[in-house]
Amino acid sequence: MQPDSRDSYDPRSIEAKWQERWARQGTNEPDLDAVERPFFNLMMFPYPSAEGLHVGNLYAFTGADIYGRYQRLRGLDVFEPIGFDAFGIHSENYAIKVDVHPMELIPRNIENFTRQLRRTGMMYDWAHTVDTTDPAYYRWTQWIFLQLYEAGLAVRKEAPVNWCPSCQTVLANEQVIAGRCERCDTPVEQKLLSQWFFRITEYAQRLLENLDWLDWSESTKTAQRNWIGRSEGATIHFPLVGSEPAIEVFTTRPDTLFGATFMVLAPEHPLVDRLAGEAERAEVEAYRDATRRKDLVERRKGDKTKSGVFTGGYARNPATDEDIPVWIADYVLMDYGTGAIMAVPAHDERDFEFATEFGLPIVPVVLPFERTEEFENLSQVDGVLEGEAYIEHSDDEVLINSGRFSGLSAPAGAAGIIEWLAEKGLGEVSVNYRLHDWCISRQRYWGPPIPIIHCDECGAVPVPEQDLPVVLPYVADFRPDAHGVAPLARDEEFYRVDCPRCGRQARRETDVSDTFLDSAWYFLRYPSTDFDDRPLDEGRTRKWLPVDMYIGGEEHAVLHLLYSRFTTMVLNELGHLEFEEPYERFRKHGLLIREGAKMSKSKGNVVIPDDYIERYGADTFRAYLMFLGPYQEGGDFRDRGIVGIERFLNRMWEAVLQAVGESRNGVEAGDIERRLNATIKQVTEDIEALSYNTALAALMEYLNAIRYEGRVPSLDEVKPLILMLAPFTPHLSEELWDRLGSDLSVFEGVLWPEYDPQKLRAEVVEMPVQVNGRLRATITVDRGAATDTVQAQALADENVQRHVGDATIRKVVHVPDRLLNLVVQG
RNA sequence: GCCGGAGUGGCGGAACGGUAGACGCAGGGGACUUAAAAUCCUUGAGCCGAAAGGCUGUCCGGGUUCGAAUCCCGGCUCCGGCACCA
Repeated sequence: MQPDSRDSYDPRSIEAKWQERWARQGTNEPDLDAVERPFFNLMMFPYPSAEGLHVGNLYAFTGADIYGRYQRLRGLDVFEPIGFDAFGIHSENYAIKVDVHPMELIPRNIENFTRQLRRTGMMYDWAHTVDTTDPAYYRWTQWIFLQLYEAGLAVRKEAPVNWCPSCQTVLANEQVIAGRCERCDTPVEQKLLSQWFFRITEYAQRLLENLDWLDWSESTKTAQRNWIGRSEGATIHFPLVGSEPAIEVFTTRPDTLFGATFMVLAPEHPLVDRLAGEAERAEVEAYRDATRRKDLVERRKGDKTKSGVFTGGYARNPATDEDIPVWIADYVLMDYGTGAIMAVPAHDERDFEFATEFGLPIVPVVLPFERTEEFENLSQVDGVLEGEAYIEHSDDEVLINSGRFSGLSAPAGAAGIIEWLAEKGLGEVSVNYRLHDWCISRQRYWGPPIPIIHCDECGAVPVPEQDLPVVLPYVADFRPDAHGVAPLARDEEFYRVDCPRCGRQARRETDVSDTFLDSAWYFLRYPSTDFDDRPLDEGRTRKWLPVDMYIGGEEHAVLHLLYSRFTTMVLNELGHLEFEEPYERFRKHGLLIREGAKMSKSKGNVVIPDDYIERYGADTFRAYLMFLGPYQEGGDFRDRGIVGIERFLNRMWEAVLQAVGESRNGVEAGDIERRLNATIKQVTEDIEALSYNTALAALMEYLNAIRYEGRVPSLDEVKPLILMLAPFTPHLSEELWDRLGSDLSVFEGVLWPEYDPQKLRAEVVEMPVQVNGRLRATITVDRGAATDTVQAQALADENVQRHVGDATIRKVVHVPDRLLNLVVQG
């Protein structure tokens, strides 16, 4: 039967029809209080750029939406919200570029994004959205700041911070990529400034430990572990010669203490002033100036030739009791460890280069065990090194030239040295983290004002909770200032305020907070958006959180995902949440590339989804995006491939209409029934594993099978296909389900098909027969046939016989129903 | 340099240690059509062969195994992240 030409698959009309119906009937808006099997399906909310929805956004969302729809078909009450991460430097820079005020620009972008998103067929609950620039939202962002402030976790301190001279603001460490600004690629400078910090380092150990039990993509966990960067070692005090404080250093190699022949401080180190001798002062100052002028790219590229100057001061090596010179050099960074090192040139590459450059002594103190025999005694120094630092570090090393510790293994030596230092009060075991406190101040306009008032009498005073939100005023000139003064500092009406504590005239904080604070808690807000008077409704929060499944890009592995874990931990500790980890499961998705290259605006190869959706329909485009590669690894977008999905869906349409026309029930026993069960099994397992490409392949195979040689499938043969396709092509499935005569939406009711394990396998199986591991024949045997039977049948095969010949069969490998391998002598 | 991940047809990609190349795209051949598009059938790693069949083949070199794309050792290349981290 030819389908009526007027009734061919027309995605445009079908999609419009179902989108309208879903919206009207509230299909995707679960009753957040009443439902019984809550499942919070989260995806990373987008930054609403002026360019509109990017195909990368759509790729991310579609993969997450499929998972949510699948859980819904399995009978869970899925809550799938979306929102807009609309504050931040990114938006602001764009506003500056096009010279439109962000307060005009951003609402327009959000409107545009909303329109685009509604067209993509996501299962969004539009009744619970979040917009970070809405005072009704950022009121609570400010509230969170105050919670941290009261808990002593938000502190103002002077610290070396990353300064972007182009964006004219400080950046968090995580926003500095290879020494450059994440946003504008300008080399970042370091400045010592007073800023607001969240003390995330206090939580470093817990953030690290919890990773052990979180069900997250392994690569994301690894990225976080590396970022937190825990190192175990010791803190050692080197007393200054002729001066009071000691220089503290952190080292992971306390076993090499006897080899520390000089020390190096970061040029910014506070002790430098005290140390610098009269003769050296001018040179030291010149070097510090030069360092200050270097940007991070220059400073961090790791030159082989080291620079530095001698301060004129000496410190005492507590192990050797020798006075060793103290230098400053820019290869020592103020923002790691204590900003000072003990230099062990024999066992550290950088120290070796430095010592070589400036003719400082190099004393080896560890040696691989097997080399000890080459040397006369354990005080040996000459000939141990071979022109470079010996930096191996294993348990098979012994200490040499280390006084009473000589002869001990490296681990025993390290332990002994630390114990000995501890007795003298000169050192202790310690742990150091690479993670820094989170700098949240931004000297910019487009963010939530930090809710603090500075009073000459009372100091920093938090804005009383009932005065929140501190509304971001409309400031016509919102551009940043060349001296790092925030735009709000130019708005007197904004900053002039009375101190809430003493009533005297005071001044508001004029910095705004980092965008990452906005996104550190947005998911917590979703279920509670209908409450104005509290950030998190207790009942809603208990019911819906923590998030059941979070799917997003790996680019946020260390930024957003770490900050939101930290925020959740703090809110848990303060009694606002009952859990300390926000996302029980996290899965990263891969990167979508374009014909082998990364998509980027500068390359001009960015795919705008609108045209494709217009031409092929959202369902086809969604399915294509999921078909082009393994979701967790990403894929290559090529226009050509879309037609494969288009044809498949057309065949699907035709098959269902034919089935409706013939109206036959039942599933044909035998091959078709077996394939149906196998398909259900595979598609179910594939979706669970986010292997969407193979799930679609399995569905295609099944459709091909039930339409073999023009066969018209039965209703019961196409029903499971419609259902299993529904997560990928929700509109099409709704339409076809409707045409089968159902009154309900595909997504209402528990409809995901089950398979019968009994029906997975056929009565006879095709079995490959190998001779000496090489395929020689394929025979048909009864399922579960015994080795003897199979072997006899195999030997009856002419080709097998030819290869076996007269040789003796030495071994028979029989994997029932899978394979037979005859090992013959020959 | 360090930490991840990956190298399979013309292309995107499939393969619990068990028939390598599922599914799809592009290509060849054919049907339908006045024609084209669409659709349908068919073919499809390379080499030899009329065929049956044989040989080679999953980045390279070794190894384990009855059997390796898959596991182990060594190397190369590409992608992503981090990087003077003491």
